[in-house]
Amino acid sequence: MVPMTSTRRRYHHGDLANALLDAATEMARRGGPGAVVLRAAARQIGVSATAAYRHFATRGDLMRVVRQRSRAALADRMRAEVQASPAAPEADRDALRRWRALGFGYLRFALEQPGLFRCAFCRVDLPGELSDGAMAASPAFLLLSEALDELVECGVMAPAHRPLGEIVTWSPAHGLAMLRLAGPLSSRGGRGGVVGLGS
Amino acid sequence: MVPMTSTRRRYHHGDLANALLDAATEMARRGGPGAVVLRAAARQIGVSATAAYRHFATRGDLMRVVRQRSRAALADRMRAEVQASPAAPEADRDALRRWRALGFGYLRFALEQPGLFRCAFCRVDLPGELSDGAMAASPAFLLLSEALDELVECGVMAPAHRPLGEIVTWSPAHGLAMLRLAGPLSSRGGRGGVVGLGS
DNA sequence: TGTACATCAGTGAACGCGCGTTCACTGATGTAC
DNA sequence: TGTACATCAGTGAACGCGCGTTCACTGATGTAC
Repeated sequence: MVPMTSTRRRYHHGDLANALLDAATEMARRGGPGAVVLRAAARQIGVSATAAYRHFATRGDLMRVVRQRSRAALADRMRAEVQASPAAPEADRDALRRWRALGFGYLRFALEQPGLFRCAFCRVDLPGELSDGAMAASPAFLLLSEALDELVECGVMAPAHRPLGEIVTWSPAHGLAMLRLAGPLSSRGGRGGVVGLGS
Repeated sequence: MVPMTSTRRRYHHGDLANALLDAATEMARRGGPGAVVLRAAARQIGVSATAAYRHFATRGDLMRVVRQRSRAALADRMRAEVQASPAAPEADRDALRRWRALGFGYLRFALEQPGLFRCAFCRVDLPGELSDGAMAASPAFLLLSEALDELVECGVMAPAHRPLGEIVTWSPAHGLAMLRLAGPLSSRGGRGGVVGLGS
């Protein structure tokens, strides 16, 4: 690691990979997956575009890490919402509360960080839009799965309903997020609030 | 209108605007909004790219019509699903049936025509992804609204629930479509079927 | 029925853009002796 | 502690690509007289 003693530009950056990721993530935050431009990221850091290729074999590799970061940020937001909501004394009500909080966190992230939200679900290979599967490994998915398991354990959810739990609960949240975010219904109701869900 | 008597290329195409739209729609069908390329459409028809500008001031104008067509196709699919499902004798059950059929049609369209589905909700100005509002004017939205009104009239839905009806019913359908279509859960279950919803 | 001419719908060449990526290279770093 | 040298992490110029769009133009059409 190079000491940060001088403000003069050094030949070696020291942590270019992370600097590129930060720049790329910022672009993603502002404009979604399509806004992530390798050359622009390098330019912004003050480094030649070629230098990026020391750290990422291709733009796709860069995007993949941005997507991973977006997914992590989404999961963080969901966890934060759970932390922020007051615990209930009864186990079953508390499991329900955590499950609900995850949903709110999901929606809030979609509204607060639309660019990253879209990145979290973008596909990186085809220049298209929405992602290839394999999201089951996403932290958000795991959080949801755990919450659903707890609902079953506490007797709130019938075990027979468990198998489709992720789909049944994720779909409305995702749909609402998309529609509110940038979709058909985005002109209805005010900005920022999660319409029709209280809170 | 020019008669189509000769197979030789004529200087005037006769219906270039529609030919361009057909080509653009086919591109959209295969690759979503990003796959619509004005030059390629002209090339495919065998006409100079410049000729397109006689009919569309800009690529955005072309895209807007493609989006409109996509939305119309979506609404057609929903209507077809209603037509295809057997009517119920009781008015209330029949209203419910029509409402459900609209949802199935929506999902089926998303699975059968993912490219057009994405176009139906794409934004055309920013080269981004999801659409600007104003979808309330979309035929699909009107179909849904009517179906909900009927549910209220038949006493199936409480009038108090009506105001959020579109959001509450559209969200899960849209979310499920997105997740199944190209999203997090697309690897679960088989292709083509609408998982967990019978039929 | 013929003809002049405005208008419409094409043409081909070119521009400028920004991208991802490759090339041959050079400056800085750190390790073996 | 000094030095040789392999390796790492940068450089700048360039390539090829395909796009949307504009320019000055020309061929075809249809209408007024």
